[in-house]
Amino acid sequence: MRIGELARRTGVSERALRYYEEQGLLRPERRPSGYRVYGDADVAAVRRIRVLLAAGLSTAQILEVLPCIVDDDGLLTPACPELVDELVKQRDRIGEAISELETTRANLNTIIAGQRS
Amino acid sequence: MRIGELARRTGVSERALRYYEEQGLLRPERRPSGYRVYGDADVAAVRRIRVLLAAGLSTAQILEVLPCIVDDDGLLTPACPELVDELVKQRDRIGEAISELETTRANLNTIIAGQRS
DNA sequence: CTAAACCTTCACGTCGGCGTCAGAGTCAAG
DNA sequence: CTTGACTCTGACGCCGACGTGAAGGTTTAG
Repeated sequence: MRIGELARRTGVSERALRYYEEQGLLRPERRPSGYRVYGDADVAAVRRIRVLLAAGLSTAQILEVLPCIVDDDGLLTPACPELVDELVKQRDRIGEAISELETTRANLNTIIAGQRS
Repeated sequence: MRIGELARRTGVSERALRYYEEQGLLRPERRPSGYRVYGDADVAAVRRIRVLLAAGLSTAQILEVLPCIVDDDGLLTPACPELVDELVKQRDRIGEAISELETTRANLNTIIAGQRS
């Protein structure tokens, strides 16, 4: 299929699909005209990318971890121990971000309440 | 005092102080030479700005709410009801951001565990 | 054959709170 | 007077995942 159909089937914009290729996350074939040609497997590949992006990974990180991911019927499974380490670090970073936001929210509540400590 | 001293007394960079002025958050006097001259009150003003930035407000939002803030000995208190509304909205936005991050973290945990649903 | 879809490669714009030069003027102390 | 610390105004850089044209080829239905 060409880029338009992949975009429709994944709900991801054509621009994003070209961007993923630019970042090395997708490697579609090319027709003589230059048109990108994707296989059915790329639909799942795009899903994997989106899941990892939604997990807060950058495209560079995804590029590293993609070869270590097993797509077991829609369920992503890590196949390398160092990948697990990376994901754990990422999870911890997210945890820190959550803590910061909770602190921020508490500060806001203090201001809203306008009460003395 | 001039900008260097204010920077030292607040721990905020000179660049940031100039930026705050650019955004209308500070209005220091000027010497004929163009040097900015700040008063003692500006130390507290910068503290207010930092607290609000840390609360996730943009400089544009801070510009709106600053006139409504009473600085009661380091404790910020809202003086206008519409400001309270604004702060509540901001708090809710932060709550949503926290929820999203928690979802993200849960997704990551699912991948890390690599277990079937 | 023609026109509408569809596709291509640039390449700049976005958002925000600054960091970081560059080039030049100001001021206080010795 | 001179030196060196201090300050000024631009103005580009950053981070990241794309959005959004522009200008032009390709494919396909009718």
